[in-house]
Order: sequence, then structure tokens, then C-alpha cells
Amino acid sequence: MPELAEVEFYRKQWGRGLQRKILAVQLNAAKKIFRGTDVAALRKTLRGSTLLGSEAHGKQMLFRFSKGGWVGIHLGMTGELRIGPAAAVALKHDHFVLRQGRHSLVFSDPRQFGRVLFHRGKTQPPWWRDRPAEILSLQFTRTFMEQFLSRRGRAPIKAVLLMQSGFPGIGNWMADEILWQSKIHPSRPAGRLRPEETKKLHAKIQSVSRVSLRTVGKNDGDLPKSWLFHHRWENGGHCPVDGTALRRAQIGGRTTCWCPSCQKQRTGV
DNA sequence: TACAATGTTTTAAG
DNA sequence: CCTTAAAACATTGT
Repeated sequence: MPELAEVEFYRKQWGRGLQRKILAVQLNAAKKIFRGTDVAALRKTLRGSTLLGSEAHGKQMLFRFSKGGWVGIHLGMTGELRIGPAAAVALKHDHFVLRQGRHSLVFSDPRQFGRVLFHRGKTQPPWWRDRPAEILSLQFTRTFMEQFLSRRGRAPIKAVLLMQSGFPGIGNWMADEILWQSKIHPSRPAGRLRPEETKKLHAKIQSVSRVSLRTVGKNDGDLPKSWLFHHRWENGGHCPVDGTALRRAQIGGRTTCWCPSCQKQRTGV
């Protein structure tokens, strides 16, 4: 489920475990979420360490522990973080559980497209450096965005919005929402947008991110009623702006929803 | 049954 | 080396 705001929501779930010691590490090293990770080092370092802090960047999360332990978590398509009672029994897809005196910190992921990374050291892990500008940072300028679009000028704008190296945190529903609010057809080549369109796109990327970070809770029910979000999976759904029947198709490898009336295939005429 | 699911990564081709 | 498109990954639900 997790895009920008959901990732932030899940990161906070482990907040009650801050400043508390990890008494035991429970994991199944054979699971795909640990691919390429030194599980033995993770176990050794985290046991007896204290959870000191966390941050999110796009869809990535980083948890910092005492004793120089750093754990990176990506939730993939179906991952989630939970906190439960200390003695909570691990469920079928709870592949990574940190036991504390009062709580259990759980990473659950049925589909296992998610990932757990580990690093030991004084400073941040190498895989946490050189990250793209966050969407709500000052570095995420329109100029930067336009350069990113023109370098992938022949790919559909929908596919480009999903690239984490340019738009960290944006996923399938956010991309559809942003394009719909910007009145840009998802198939339009990224390098062919007019200046007023890229200006609007940049503004909507930021506003959709800001509003969802402010409102997303356990479910997504409190996103603005006016958004496409509430209609994009309805069969026979209609555009909340003009009532046109919404369309769905595979664009950029993902199911994409748009309003054929608000979002025109070609500009001009 | 077959297909699709709020995501990357790999592979191949241009 | 860069961009683009498609398949692969593992599991569940419709």
C-alpha cells in the first residue's frame, strides 16, 4: 500500500519503541526481504541495542540503533510496520520482529517485494547517501523537474512520475491523482509538455504530497472528497469534476486511471 | 482459472 | 553510458 504518506505513517508506528532496548531479534533469514543482507551482523548488533531514531525519504526508511546499527526498510507493495504487545505471536507474514520489554516492532510483508538492509558504523549507511531531492524540499525546483522530464522526453509522463530518482515517494495512485489534477493525459511524452503544464504539474506534485502527508492515517479515508483517489478503482467510476466515465489502461507498466475529458491526449488544435 | 494488486530490479534492445 | 519496455519476483483476493 505504501507511497509517500503511508510510508511516513508506518515509520511512526515504531515511534513508541524509541529509546527502548531490543531484547531479541526474531527473523527468518531465508525470506526474500533479507536478500543481500548480512543477517548475522544485524542480529548481533541489534540484540541489546537501543532504537534511537528514524527518518523517511520517499518510500525508504532508516532506523538508527545504538552500537552503530542502521536498518533500512522498504515496504514494497504489501509491507507494513506495526507495534504490538511484547509477547505478540508472529503471524504468517511477520518476517522481522524486534522484541522490547513493552512492545514488539513488526515488519510484515506477504508479497515480500519489500526489503530490509543493514549497516554497521558510526555514520549513515552508503546506501542512504546521494538521495534525490525530496519533493517538499527547496531543492525540488521546477527547473530540476523539467530537466528530469526532458531527459526522459519520449517516455509517457505517467511512467516518469513513478521514477524514484526524480520523484521520491510518488507511486501509482499519487501519479494518477497528480496528472488528473494537472489535467495532463498520462500517455503524453514527458518532454512535450508546455511550460504552463509543467508549472501546474510541479505545483500539483507538491500539493498532493503535502495534503496526503497531512491527512493519511490508518486508511486513506480522509483524503479530500474531491480527489480522483476515491473513484479510480470503482468499476464504472466517473470523474468527480465533470461526470465523464473514467478510463483505465496499462501505461508505464501500471494500471492507470484518467478522465478522457479533463485530460486530453493531444494539446493544441 | 486467470488476472491483477498503492513496487523495484533485471534484462534486453534501441 | 543512457533511455525505454517488458518480464520477473511471491502471495492473496476477486
